[in-house]
Amino acid sequence: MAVTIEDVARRAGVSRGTVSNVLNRPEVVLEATRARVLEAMRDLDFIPSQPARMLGGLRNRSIGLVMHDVGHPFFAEIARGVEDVVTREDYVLTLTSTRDDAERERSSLRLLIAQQVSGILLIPTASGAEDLRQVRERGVAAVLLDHEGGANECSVAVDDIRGGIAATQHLLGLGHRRLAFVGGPTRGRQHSDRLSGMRSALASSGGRGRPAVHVVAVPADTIACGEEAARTLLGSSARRPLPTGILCGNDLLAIGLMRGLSSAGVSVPDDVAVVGYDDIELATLVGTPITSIRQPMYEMGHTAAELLLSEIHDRNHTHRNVRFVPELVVRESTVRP
Amino acid sequence: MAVTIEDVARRAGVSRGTVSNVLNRPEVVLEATRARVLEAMRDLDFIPSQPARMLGGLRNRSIGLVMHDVGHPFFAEIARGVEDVVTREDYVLTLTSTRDDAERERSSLRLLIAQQVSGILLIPTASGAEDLRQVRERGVAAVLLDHEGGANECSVAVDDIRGGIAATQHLLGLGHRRLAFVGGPTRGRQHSDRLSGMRSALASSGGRGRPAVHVVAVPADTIACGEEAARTLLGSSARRPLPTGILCGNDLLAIGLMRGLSSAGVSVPDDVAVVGYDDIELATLVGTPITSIRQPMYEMGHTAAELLLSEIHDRNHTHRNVRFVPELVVRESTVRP
DNA sequence: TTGAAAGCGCTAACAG
DNA sequence: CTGTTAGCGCTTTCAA
Repeated sequence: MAVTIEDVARRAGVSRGTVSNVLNRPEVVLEATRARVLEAMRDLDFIPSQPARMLGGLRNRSIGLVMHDVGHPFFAEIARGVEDVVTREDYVLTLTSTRDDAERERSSLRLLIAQQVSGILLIPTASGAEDLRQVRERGVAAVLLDHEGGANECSVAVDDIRGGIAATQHLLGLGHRRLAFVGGPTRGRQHSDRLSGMRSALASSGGRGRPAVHVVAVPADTIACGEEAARTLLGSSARRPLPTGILCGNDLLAIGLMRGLSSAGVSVPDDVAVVGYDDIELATLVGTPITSIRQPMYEMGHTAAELLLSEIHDRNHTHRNVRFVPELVVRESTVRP
Repeated sequence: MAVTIEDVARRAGVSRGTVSNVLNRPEVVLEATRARVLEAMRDLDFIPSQPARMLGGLRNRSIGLVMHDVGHPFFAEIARGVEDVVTREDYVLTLTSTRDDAERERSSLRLLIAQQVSGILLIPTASGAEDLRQVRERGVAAVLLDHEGGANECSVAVDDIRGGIAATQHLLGLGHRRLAFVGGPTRGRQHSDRLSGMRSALASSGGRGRPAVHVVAVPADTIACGEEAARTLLGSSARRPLPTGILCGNDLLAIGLMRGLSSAGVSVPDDVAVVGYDDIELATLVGTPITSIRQPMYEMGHTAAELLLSEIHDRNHTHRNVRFVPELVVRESTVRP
């Protein structure tokens, strides 16, 4: 069915070995024969089989990306960054979504190993990040994404604590004192870091007896959950006064929250200031553009992919833990223009 | 480095052939030996090499998706639909972006063939859709996505002409008579079909001497281009009165257009009614929610993947050209609530 | 510089 | 039911 190296060899009147040489070490074969072989390849439209090459000892030009969900703009943008460098290097990108399920993460990793990808980029689930050791033991390069790694591995992350601090300082600076955090387990470590940042900023702001951050837990990072959080907040406002400054674990939550608040007649930013997280494009486009903590998603994907390729190719590769610094972007959800 | 079938065989005290059998035809091997082999596999954490299996005659459990850009919500959503069925069937998804470049499309296809994927889902570039024949000649199953196919192939598309008609009838029904279309070459056939639909709805609406649709060409399907289109329209409004009903080739353009118009003091929908296309989530979230033509993106991906898998597995697969009917969703960009 | 041959990890006959 | 064997398409020695 497919045309093989054998066919090319026959047509060019050489041996398989020679054809293989023009593929892999063109410099050792005589100009004239090389030309002949190349022509035969073109005539036959020969595409060498990667799987076969691998068995013959070459590395597969393919890398895997394991993430929560392509449909979420945050991950999609990371994927774009990855894809661009992978494509430039003539690699192919295989991606799998975990839906933040540790089970699926494990099986994704196995599938990728079975495919013999030469490297894996992992955005770990809340529970995950452990499984990578097994991956590495099998000789597959791996870098952690959106999660700080150890000294013996590469990783690309964003400093979520600083993000939480920046958001909080902004809110404090605007005079807000009753603060809340809307977040959930879905991207576990990230959210808890952001909350820690919030608490530490609050603590170091010097106030004594300041009330703790009111935490509204949500089951997922979605707009619907944000709306739900608004209802929760509103519902309990009889017992406890509504917070005036709210940080959300991501922009989608912020959008939902704002929608929920405004449909109950609460004005943003006049009654409540809301800060989102991620700074996806959407944050700039909604009715009241959202103040957010920008994460360099494309760059994260880009950087991680380059680290991975370096780990695959460079003999003297040294591990790096890259930590991007998030950036506060002020918009109308906290400050009236 | 990796543990092979040989290692498993040795540890279980059987031959390679037997191990292979428990992998591929477990029913032929004795319960007891099977248990022993399975145990050995578990002990060694054996993951069979897909590439090696392929050479041995099996199909690769991997399919390729070729699209314009993962970063665009329209494509991301299609990818999700694909991914869900692919994962369910224990396949792996390899994806490549073309950025709507025919060259890149061709090279993507070659890369996927080289990887020996067992099937390809192609969202063709404006120029593309031809190259699939070559793919099929190499024995790789393929289905066209977002593009109507011929009788000898499977395809999943949406009826863009009807979409254009629906949008236009809506605008006409609201009393708009000066109509415009903002669209571009980026997704060539789609946009021109939508425009055709617009013209045909206009023609069959019975009016005589009705002015033609004013077409504003844009170079890409982006928010920025939409804003640019607004400027163009506004700039020429001295010579030619502003249209009162505008259909955009996609939602991103509509968002940009509306932004451009409103920053020039033109009110949507009071002065101009705007209809978008695709109905991405974003369309519902912007300041003035956008009336749009909904395309079932997730379902498209889902359906296409199932057709592809059927083509791969079912001996008596028959080709199908699925054509979804788009649906008008009315929101505030055309009708004040 | 080129050809011949061995082998990569696995599957699929075919004997036994 | 299980072991043996011959490939799958390619790379990589090693001789010639």
